Amino acid sequence: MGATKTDHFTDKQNAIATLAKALGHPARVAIIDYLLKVDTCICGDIVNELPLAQPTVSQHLKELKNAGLIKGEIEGNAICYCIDEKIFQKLQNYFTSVSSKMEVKKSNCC
Amino acid sequence: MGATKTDHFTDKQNAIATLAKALGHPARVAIIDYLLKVDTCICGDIVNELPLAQPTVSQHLKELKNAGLIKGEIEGNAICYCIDEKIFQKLQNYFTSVSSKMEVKKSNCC
DNA sequence: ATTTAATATTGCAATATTACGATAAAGATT
DNA sequence: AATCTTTATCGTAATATTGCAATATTAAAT
Repeated sequence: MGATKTDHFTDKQNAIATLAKALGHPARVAIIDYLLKVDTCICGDIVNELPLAQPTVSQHLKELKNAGLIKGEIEGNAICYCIDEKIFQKLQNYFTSVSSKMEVKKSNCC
Repeated sequence: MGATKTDHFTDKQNAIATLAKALGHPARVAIIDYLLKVDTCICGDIVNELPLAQPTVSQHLKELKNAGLIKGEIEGNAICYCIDEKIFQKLQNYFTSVSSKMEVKKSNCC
């Protein structure tokens, strides 16, 4: 098939998977890195920062935006892309939760 | 094309992307959920917990293992799968780092 | 030694992703 | 208005992922 069976999983599982999937490409991780590095979020030069053609970068930005990891607003001729803090906190919470659950069950595990 | 251009990104970016990608499917998130829930890590019944056929589950387990998110050991007739705490901590650190960097640059952003 | 039980592998079809050239769209500049 | 600059979209080729039936593997149980 090739289509993910999202129906059979919980909303939470699907939500985490969607966010993780969006970060599942080095170019998209690199975009986040860059957005964290630059002072402002006017980011007209992301294309120059990546070893990919402009349409490819645009596509990756779109995916990050669809997943909610970044926000984008048209600013005259350029576009202002910024990280959406809240969504990253969601992921942080998830991994913190996993780690603390691991801490609890440490003794039972191999 | 279709092949990710890993060569042009940093090791760290590729590492995060690989881990995120491994969690980029609800079935694999569900597997992690289940491993966290059960007391021991003898997990011969993962297949019954998921709405997917046995070969599909096996494949997802393999991917989680390849990414390093879980460890698997043959235990007689069954297999003992467990979460690899260290790797999850790596992800936790990443997201904590992103969040704290966001905290710093809050004022400059849109 | 057979059978049973649990997991892995193979092979394949359906679909998704990645990448980019060509082109479009839209505001800025001249 | 014509041009430039920046970003998005379309179309398409190459590759990857998802899912499962069929089969293999391996060890325990009979």
